[in-house]
Amino acid sequence: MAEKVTIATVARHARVSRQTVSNVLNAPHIVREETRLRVQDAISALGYRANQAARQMRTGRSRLIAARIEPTRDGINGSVLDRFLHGLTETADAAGYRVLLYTATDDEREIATYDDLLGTYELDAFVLVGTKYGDPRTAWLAGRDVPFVTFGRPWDALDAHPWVDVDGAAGTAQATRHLLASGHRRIAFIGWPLGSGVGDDRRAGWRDALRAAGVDPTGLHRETEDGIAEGERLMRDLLVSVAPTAVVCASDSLALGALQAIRGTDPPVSVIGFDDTPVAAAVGLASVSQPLGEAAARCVDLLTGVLDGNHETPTHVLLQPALALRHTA
Amino acid sequence: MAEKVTIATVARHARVSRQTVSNVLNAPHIVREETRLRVQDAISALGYRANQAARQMRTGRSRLIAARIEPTRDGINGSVLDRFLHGLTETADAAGYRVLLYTATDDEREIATYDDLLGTYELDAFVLVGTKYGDPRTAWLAGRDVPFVTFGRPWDALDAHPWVDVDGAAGTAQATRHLLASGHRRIAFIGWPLGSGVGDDRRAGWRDALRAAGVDPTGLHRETEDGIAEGERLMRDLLVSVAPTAVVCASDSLALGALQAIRGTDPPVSVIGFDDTPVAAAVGLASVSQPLGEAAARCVDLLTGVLDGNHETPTHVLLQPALALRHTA
DNA sequence: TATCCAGATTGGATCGTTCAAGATGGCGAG
DNA sequence: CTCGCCATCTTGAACGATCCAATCTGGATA
Repeated sequence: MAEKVTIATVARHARVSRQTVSNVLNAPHIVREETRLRVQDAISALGYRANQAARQMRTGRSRLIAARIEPTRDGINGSVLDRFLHGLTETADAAGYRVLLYTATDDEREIATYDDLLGTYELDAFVLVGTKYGDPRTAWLAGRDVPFVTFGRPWDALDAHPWVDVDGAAGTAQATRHLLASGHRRIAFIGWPLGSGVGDDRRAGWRDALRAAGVDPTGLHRETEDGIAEGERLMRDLLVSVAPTAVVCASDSLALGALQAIRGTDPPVSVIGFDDTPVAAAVGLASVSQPLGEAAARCVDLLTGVLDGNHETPTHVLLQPALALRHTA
Repeated sequence: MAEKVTIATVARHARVSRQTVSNVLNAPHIVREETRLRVQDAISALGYRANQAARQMRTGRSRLIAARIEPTRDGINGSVLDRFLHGLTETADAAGYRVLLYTATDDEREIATYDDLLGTYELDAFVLVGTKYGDPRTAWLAGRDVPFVTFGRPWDALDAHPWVDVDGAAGTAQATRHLLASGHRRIAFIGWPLGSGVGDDRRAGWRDALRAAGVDPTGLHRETEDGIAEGERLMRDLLVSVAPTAVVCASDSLALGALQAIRGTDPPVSVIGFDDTPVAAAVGLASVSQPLGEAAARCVDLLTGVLDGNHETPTHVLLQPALALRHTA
């Protein structure tokens, strides 16, 4: 059985002191080149790896980032989180951090989990996906000076904390302009009830694009909770009342419902969804695609900026989505 | 600024020694009732939480479990992993463990990651999703006596290590029997190339169910790599050559392809997929559903059994899937 | 040759917990 | 009365890293 390799083993092997080995790892510039190489050789020869627990005990930093994994609500948009988490894990790894998962069923429990994670694991930072108006979680974290980033803007106070987001309005605007360029004029919108930041933003993109083209959006939009059945219902309503030739939706779920409602229309009504989920790709639904890997990477950038004390980095990042065209548009 | 609450703070507050506090936490039975309650009170009054890094340094255990998050390959079956991970996080949490994510692009790098995670974070265990014949990862882990569980049987040696799996053959058999009961006789199967444990198992379920009903399965099956386009191609081939009235598929991707191929057939060819992904639910595809939350829970059970030294627990768990009937079958 | 200085290296203390061994006190048996 | 035992609690050391302050080294300068 191999002995456990500690910093002392490396020191003996390289005939230097523990502190010199530590310096090679944490402040290489203050060690003479020759010595540094000798230590490096010893490290790789012995397969030494710094023990994180010991390091953490002294420095108070765990190099751990927490992210929440949600219980796949409707399953369709769940894959967005999945892709984001993968990107997060990959980028965090490159920056020397690891991602720890947690779950929580409500805000209160989630905050209790923060407390626990901070107390027992001394987490360095949190990544929250999605926030709402007056979110108690961000308030709690900010109140304790815990570093965190949200994927999704804090709609009530843009400067409240660092965030990364995708420009939803730009996405729906791009979708709308594509439809306008294809000759459509009566372009409807199916979205979420007023008052959700994300939903209002996506609707605004559609509305502004129509107005910019001289089309009056009045009466062309409908609102509902997210879901396939809801999308289908509203689309049928739209077909009867305003007979649109195309529709932009706030989510792929709504768009899938819309697709079912327009089956058999001639000429076919064009449909564009939002999120470019695997379902959209599978059924050929055109959709606005969010750069999730990029978003995750920028979240890590912001966090490492804060954690490594570099306060010069920007704290807000707004990314542009892309339109994934398929046969429904 | 509040002082950091350590075990010494609690000890002073309860007028006992550090060790007694430690005993209250780790071996309550050796502490006198009265003392124990006094310590408990101090703990909750001060909001004390044991520092994991310090504990780990002494005990060598991190209470951390690693799981791999994959780069959503075709996106459709990716959600299976997603649901599994959520279940894992939830159950691990209840057992006092946390889930750490990692990624890797190939086996060699994955093993390097194991080495790193074990060396720097002293991970307690790994959960691997899916294994293949002669998997170098499981061999590496087993060779080092690292506790791990796989979700998916090791097809070449069932006793090699603890595993949890879903009985794929039972799932396809159930699907096939449902179709037989609906009056179908020429029930085809679209699966993966021979030699993959999972694929062969799912095909066997279909074949045996047909034979049990006195139907000769010869010529009724096709094999291909996973994918929508592949499923469509093979279904067209089947329609031309053997004109099946129903088809069971080894995955939802293949089934979606099959759905496209049969569009317009009359009477409609029945299709049943596998995995019950969100896509299947969205398009109304009947599918075999795996109990992923349950599978994750049993993985945690097996691990804690090994980690807490209870070698009496069974090391293999085979769960039964359920058939999610929708309008395609 | 003595002095100084900057840079490299060293030993000791420390983080918060658990382990191993020792101290205390009460009680019953010899 | 003394001894030993058990239950309970306390003390010192250790885990493996980093921080801090002190010491060493070699070359330049007086």
